[in-house]
Amino acid sequence: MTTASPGGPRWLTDEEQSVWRAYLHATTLMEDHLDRQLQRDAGMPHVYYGLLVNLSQAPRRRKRMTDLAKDAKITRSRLSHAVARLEKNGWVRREDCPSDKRGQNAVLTDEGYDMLARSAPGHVEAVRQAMFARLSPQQVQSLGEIMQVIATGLQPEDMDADLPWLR
Amino acid sequence: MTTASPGGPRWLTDEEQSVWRAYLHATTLMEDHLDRQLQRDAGMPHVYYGLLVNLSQAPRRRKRMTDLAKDAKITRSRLSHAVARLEKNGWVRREDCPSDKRGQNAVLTDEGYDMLARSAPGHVEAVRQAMFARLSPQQVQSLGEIMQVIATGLQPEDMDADLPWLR
DNA sequence: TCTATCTAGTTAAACTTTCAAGAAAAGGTC
DNA sequence: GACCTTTTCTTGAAAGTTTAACTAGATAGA
Repeated sequence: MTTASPGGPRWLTDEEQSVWRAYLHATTLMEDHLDRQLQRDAGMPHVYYGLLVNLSQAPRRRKRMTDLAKDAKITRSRLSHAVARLEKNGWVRREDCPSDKRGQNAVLTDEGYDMLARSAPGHVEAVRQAMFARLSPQQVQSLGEIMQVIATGLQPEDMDADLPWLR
Repeated sequence: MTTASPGGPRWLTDEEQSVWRAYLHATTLMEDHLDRQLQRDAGMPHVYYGLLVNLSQAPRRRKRMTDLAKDAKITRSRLSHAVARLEKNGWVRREDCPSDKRGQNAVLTDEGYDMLARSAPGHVEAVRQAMFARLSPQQVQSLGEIMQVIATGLQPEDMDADLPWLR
């Protein structure tokens, strides 16, 4: 089943199929693992934690909703719901954007920052044990390059810039 | 910030942080991409599609619920909901297990099989374009090894078998 | 047998995500 | 300015997931 009939659908080689299965397997286990770890230790899913981390690294610990959504690779709708939830927890608050009356800033509160400071070490340790402790330096480097290539290929933004046939 | 103070929390090196960001970025983009592709072309999310594929490869195109859940790495509860939905679509049906009166088999119907046959080429093509078309043979091999290592490390089952210090 | 325990699968409720629709402000064009 | 389009963000409903509780049947031990 490795070679496709000419004109028919092209299937993956046996090696590609095996790599694809390993990829799906590993990524779902990883996401489950981190979701549980953070739900247990920080009371929120991984995506929400990522939002707080993102805010914590932004200037003045705040960011426009649209920018945050873009950086975190989620829809604005999803972000609206997420921020509403995090606001209830007291970890984020909204403030009006001075320059654009449509705009909102999501702001990481002190409580949010403290929570992050408390749970970060455990989360980093979980990531290390699940990934970096098991890979050689060469593998780490290789993984970085591979993920970079895949991400670049899937970037939705500014497709035009790479589509000469549309110019 | 690369080196940690002894006794304090160990952080990731700059390279590890960058690799981790690339990993998160690429895997979320990939999952979003495939979810949309399959929602559009097959009318279901990626996980549900994976269940049908799994059934299609099982002997007699059927599998015990618990086994299917284990193989697909999802909870039994999630599978119950998923099968209920796929049953409504006519792609799967349940049948009582003859040997164990508690048991249920999930069975891929002919309609389900046809649907799979129709949508598989497009899905394979999406996977190829997103991943294999962009990686060198060395990178594909490397990715396979890396994902294998990560998955093995996160395997929940039979941890005892690999824990000499518990013996 | 009788009983306790475990396993298979489902269900209800709470929560998260997606999708489509909509309000409000900004930007451009005449 | 008037008009049209775009951008920003929110909302409500539908779909999917999680957690804990629950039923029914299997299993093992006294």
